[in-house]
Amino acid sequence: MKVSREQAAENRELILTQAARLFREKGVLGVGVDALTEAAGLTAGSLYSRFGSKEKLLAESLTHGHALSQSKAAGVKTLNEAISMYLSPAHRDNPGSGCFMAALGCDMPRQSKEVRASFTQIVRTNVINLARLLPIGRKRQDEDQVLSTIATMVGAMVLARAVDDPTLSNRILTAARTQLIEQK
Amino acid sequence: MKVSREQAAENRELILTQAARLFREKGVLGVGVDALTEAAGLTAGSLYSRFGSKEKLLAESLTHGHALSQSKAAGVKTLNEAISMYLSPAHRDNPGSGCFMAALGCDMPRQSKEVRASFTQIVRTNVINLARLLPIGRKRQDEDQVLSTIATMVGAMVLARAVDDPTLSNRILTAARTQLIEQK
DNA sequence: TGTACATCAGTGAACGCGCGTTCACTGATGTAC
DNA sequence: TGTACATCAGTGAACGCGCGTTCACTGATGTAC
Repeated sequence: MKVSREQAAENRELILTQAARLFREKGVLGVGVDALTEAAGLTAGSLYSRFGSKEKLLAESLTHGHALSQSKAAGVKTLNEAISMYLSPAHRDNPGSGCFMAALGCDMPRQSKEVRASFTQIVRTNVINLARLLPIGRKRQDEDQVLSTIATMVGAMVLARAVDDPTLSNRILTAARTQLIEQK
Repeated sequence: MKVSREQAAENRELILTQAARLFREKGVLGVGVDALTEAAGLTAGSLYSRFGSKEKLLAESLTHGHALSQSKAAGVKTLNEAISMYLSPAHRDNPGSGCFMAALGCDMPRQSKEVRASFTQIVRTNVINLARLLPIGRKRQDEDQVLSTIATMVGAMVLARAVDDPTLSNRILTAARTQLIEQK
């Protein structure tokens, strides 16, 4: 049945938030439309009147989730702080609320144009945000420097989550952190 | 019907090779047992008498595929050569014959004990192989250095494959290559 | 303010499909004599 | 060397299940008068 405008807006917000979490936790193919809508207290059919398809919900949840994390990132004042937060055990152990690049990067080559466009926007925004934390320099070199830094962060997080040995996992995080913080 | 010992060995080899390719191209959930066995000219049922389950085939195909790439890696004589080969457009555009860590890393947190053990072994072997290419130094520091280098390589490959803009994709590869080759 | 009714967010049952897995069976292989 | 037969790699049909999606319908909302 019809719900109030406020309720509809809340429902939309909730399904986008839950979808962003579930996709990061279980992967694009690891979560179905039943689970996605149920997490927001709705039924599967509602996804189609609201978003059109599972794939379009994915694209919107990437954009929405990234917008949310932007406000969180605004409080970070130095590059070292950003690196330390990113390469922490807390981030590794909570993919559902963490980096989209590390959680879903491997799935992107097989996604639709819209989904990949949303993802690419996330990469670009992250580059710009981190480059801002660099001591004033030349934009192009700063961004190339940051691209390499982000690659190290993402790769370290992917591997730290992937291996089954906690000691090796911690060593990966520490090695990348040391490398990135020393290098300046 | 029964086949000769030689034919059976060939079939086993073929299904492991094709599985390693298909898993890297389509992801763990993106390929089904029909596609896996059909690629080797067999029927789905045969997978179960040979390997027990899709998941056990994945574990074995990781180990088998990695063993094959070891012989290829033996010809690489310097770290810079390894880095340049890895961070090439050719590698980016051919995930099916490329690095398991970059292709399947994001899927690993959700895999069984056996699969993650196979994957972890791949990571360890890669670390040891790259550390060998370093000028003789202290083992522990060399390996930590290599862990960070591998993180950069894997992260750059994941992102270069993920973004939908070829210019940005190339820039990611180049930035990581420049960083890793300059740094020594 | 009160009533009639058009709107539309969300429901729920149904769809065809491909998934991973099981199992009774087949028939060429390769061993035993 | 020739024959009888046990072995077993692979077949193919069937299983229940959950997938993504469709659509006729519901009924509270919120507008028009």
